[in-house]
Amino acid sequence: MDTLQPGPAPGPPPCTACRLRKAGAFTAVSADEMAFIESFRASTLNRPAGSTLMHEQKPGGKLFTLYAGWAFRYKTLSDGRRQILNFLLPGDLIGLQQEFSDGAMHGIEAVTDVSLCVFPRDGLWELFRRYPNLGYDITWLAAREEGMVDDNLLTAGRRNAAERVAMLLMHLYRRLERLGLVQDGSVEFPINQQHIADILGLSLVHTNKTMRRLQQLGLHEIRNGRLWLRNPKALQRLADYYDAPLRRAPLL
Amino acid sequence: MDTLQPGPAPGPPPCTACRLRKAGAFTAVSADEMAFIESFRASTLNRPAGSTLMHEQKPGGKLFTLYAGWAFRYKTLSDGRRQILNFLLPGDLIGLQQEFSDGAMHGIEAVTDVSLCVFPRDGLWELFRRYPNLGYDITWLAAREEGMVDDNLLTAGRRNAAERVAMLLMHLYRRLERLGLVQDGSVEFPINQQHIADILGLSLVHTNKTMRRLQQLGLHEIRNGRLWLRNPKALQRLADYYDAPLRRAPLL
DNA sequence: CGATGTCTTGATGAAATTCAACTCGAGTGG
DNA sequence: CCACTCGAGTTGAATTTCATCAAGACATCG
Repeated sequence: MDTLQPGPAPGPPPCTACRLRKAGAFTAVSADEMAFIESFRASTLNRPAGSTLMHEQKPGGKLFTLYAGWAFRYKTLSDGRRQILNFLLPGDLIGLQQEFSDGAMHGIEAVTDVSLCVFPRDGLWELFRRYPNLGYDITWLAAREEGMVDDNLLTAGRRNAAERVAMLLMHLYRRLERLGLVQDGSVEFPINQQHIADILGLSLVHTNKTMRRLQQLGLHEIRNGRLWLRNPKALQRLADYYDAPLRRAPLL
Repeated sequence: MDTLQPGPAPGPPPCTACRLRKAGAFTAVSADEMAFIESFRASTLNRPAGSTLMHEQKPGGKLFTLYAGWAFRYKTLSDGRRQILNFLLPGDLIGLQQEFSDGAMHGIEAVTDVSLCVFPRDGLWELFRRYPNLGYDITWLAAREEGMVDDNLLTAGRRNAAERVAMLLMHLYRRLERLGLVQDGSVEFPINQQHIADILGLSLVHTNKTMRRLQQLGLHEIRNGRLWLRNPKALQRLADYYDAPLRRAPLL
């Protein structure tokens, strides 16, 4: 039902005016490459919060760059149990694996209203051929995303509930910080406790109790859709989180 | 201590005589590309079971293709809890993420004696430039590995102990089958219960009890380092595993 | 104002961890 | 050749963590 109608907000501007590139979180590209990316971009698109950007079963689908908003990749078991694999933030490339991977697919859903840059999947090969740098960049992005899933697997497999929550808060805060999205010591935080339970591999109730406890201990605060890290040191210690400074990422 | 001495067994042969390519599990390459891969390959290497192929902390490291044997990628928390991220089987490319990903690294350890084809990491860029197909292939491999980690995250996050074991057995059996390594209805199975606990996110004791139960129910049998799936249907149902036929993978 | 979504809390039970032994075979050194 | 150790697998019991069930609070929204 939410598959066709255009979204409400204004879409991304031309690449040369890209808000993301100006923010300094991404690597520079040559004028040549920039022109190619602009021409490679088939269209732009806005989709409302909650819509499915990519279906878990159907292959194909487009290739996107998330320009604004939050989304997540997920998998579900046939009885409905859902695991979120990772969150997608502005600048992330979406839908690359659908092209390649064996086995079952994953779905992608928008958390907030999102705007997207759309690329034709069958142009990917031409991109590799004509602009090897960009091909290299795409591999970079794929490897980085795998690194994030690696971290989430360590979290789900080996950390207890409090450690998991602490890890997630640190991780998201740092990523948003890298994107320049910290304002007045807090970041926008549009996900609810069900999302958090689903990425951490916990039940909703247990997630709630754990977060309540951490908040009451003064480690963090979530209010009005924003997140404050009230005691980042303690969160970091609890999560056993190590702050490798995030590098600039490529941006398609 | 196990960093320098050469291993015992004979290493991989020239690429033109590669045992893996002949097995039919991998995509064909042109004579041109084959020659490049051969020249790109800096050396071959054998390492004994249990040795560390890549350190969890140190960056750098080489790029390998696993030619024979089993290995695994892992991460550990500072108090020693270990999570295996995925198992590496012949044909898998090793060490790609070290080049790219932010954040903490992962380690790689050999389960059995292994033999490896070694590629210089700084030649990767030239590969992308001169042979875009191969660059594309590398992205393919990265995306496929991410898909495997995705599956493992779903397993660790949402399946119970019995389902996790069933999933792992199906998954590994199918991969080995794809490589043509099934003999007399069984496959070599060199990992121990600690490895299994470490990839499934379970304790050793609980893993043992769960596997014992499944074995006694006649679902599988592990004996003398080999694995039989005695009731694949039941395992598949238990794991909620869907058998997307594995495609041919690229091979570097 | 009723309906809905999200957050919250307590009670109960199931699942998994931890602790502690014990078995069995494969070395290994006296 | 025989203790002895060591790694891997096995098992029972006690304990902890987490899931499930049930219900209520609160805000938003048509």
